[in-house]
Amino acid sequence: MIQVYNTMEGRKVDFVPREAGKVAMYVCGPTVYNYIHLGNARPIVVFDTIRRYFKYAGYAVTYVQNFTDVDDKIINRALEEKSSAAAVAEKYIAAYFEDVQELNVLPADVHPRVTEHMPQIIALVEQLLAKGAAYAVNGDVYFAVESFADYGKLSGRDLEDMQAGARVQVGEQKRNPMDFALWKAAKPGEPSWESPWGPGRPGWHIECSVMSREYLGDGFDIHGGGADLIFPHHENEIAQAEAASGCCFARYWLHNGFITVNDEKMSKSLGNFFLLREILEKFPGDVVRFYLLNTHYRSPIDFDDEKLQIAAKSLGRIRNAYALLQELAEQPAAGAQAEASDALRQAAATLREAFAAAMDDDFNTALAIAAIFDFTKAVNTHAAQAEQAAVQEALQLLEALDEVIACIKPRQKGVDDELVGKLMDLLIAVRQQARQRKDWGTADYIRDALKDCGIALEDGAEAVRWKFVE
RNA sequence: GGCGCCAUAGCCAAGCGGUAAGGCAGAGGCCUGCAAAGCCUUUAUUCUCCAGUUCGAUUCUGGAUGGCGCCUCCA
Repeated sequence: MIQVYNTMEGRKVDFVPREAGKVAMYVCGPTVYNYIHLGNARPIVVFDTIRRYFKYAGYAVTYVQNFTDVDDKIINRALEEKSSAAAVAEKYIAAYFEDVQELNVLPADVHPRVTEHMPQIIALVEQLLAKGAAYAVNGDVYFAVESFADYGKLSGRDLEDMQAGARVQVGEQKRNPMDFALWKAAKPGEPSWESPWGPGRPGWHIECSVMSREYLGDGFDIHGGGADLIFPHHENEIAQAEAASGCCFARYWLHNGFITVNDEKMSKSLGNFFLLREILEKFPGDVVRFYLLNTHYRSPIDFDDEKLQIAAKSLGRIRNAYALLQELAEQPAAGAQAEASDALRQAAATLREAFAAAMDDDFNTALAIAAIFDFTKAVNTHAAQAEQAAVQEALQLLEALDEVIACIKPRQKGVDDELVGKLMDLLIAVRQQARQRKDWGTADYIRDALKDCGIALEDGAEAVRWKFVE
């Protein structure tokens, strides 16, 4: 039984899908006015991993992630770049996919965009007006929070407390300061769509209510995003959807913790953010992914280069074991021993169980990865003496788990593997001859020079191994 | 002011009622021409502090201290 921490209930609960064997997930995607930063990358990786685990656990998953492609920030960006809002959105959506592919994130089943759902958005606003949950003023339409009795149920606040807050400003046209825009009248020159209230565009929150219900229906299983979306964004999504339908919007609300820099939230307004692409210039995507998954998704993670270096080192340990298995899986075992085979099989069985138990417990990737480390030790000690079949089983397990955490298998280097392999064989043969002559100078020169090329040599007892290093 | 989260070794990080996983770094050893990789041993009588509940608490309750977040766009 998978348990998830449901923000709505404030505790871990059993996950029971709306429909047996199926999971419908919606994750709030980026507003595309800039390249994504590391903080944006966390929910993308976290929910990608959750989605992958549901698949691993046998569920059929429908995964929807939107793009907010019309918004003040995009309009401003278009002015800065002397471009159009649509072109800005297009540019950063393309960049998003480039960046996120490096993290081994699978595309969603649907990537809906706000601009492609105007009729549905307008229809929902009309419905809310008809129900008395909204009101129109001078081309704007606001949601009336007082009309929705459950307002605040996700974030655990009530209207009176919030109104006491010093930072709430009363909008001139709003009946209640907490009311929020469903539709905003267009200012001259802004992109706009025709509506019963005049030309304008949707408020930020309405899109997610509309698009999630459009593709997943009411009462879908999981709604995810960063913890900063709990209020007001997700609270407002609930208000809009449930005021209209009179029903349940999403069943489980999952929120990831923040990336911090010097223990402060990485955010655009603080200016302490690092673009994903900047980080990817220094570290491979799978290292970044591994780093993100090494902490439970609800805990904060502090960012600095050194932590990424440590992640690279740790991941390397798992990869060495993985490479060992690959190598042994292709070679018939020379002196296979029953005990070694049993030990390896036992370790694999332990890993399979421990991994599932960890992930079942609110997607505890840190614990799941620890189980993999335990397994690597067993691989390193027993695999060389194990039967080929046992080795192959171990390899298959690791590959199956990598379908979930998606960072073990090294990515293609974009080089001609066959050619490199032949050249390496040649260099290694030359070096071996030097070693037989005890010409250590030549042998070390070759090893050092290869290191500079990003290739590490390891002189094993039986064979020389080589690998790419980060 | 309201709501909420966190505090575990040099660093990172699980555990959350039964006597402290894992990684990195460090020390010693094995292996090696030297390395690298790997293996073995070792590194928290103790989980911010103070009360309480309990046979027993890092884990539960109350309080204190420190840090962070949301209430405004934010993942």
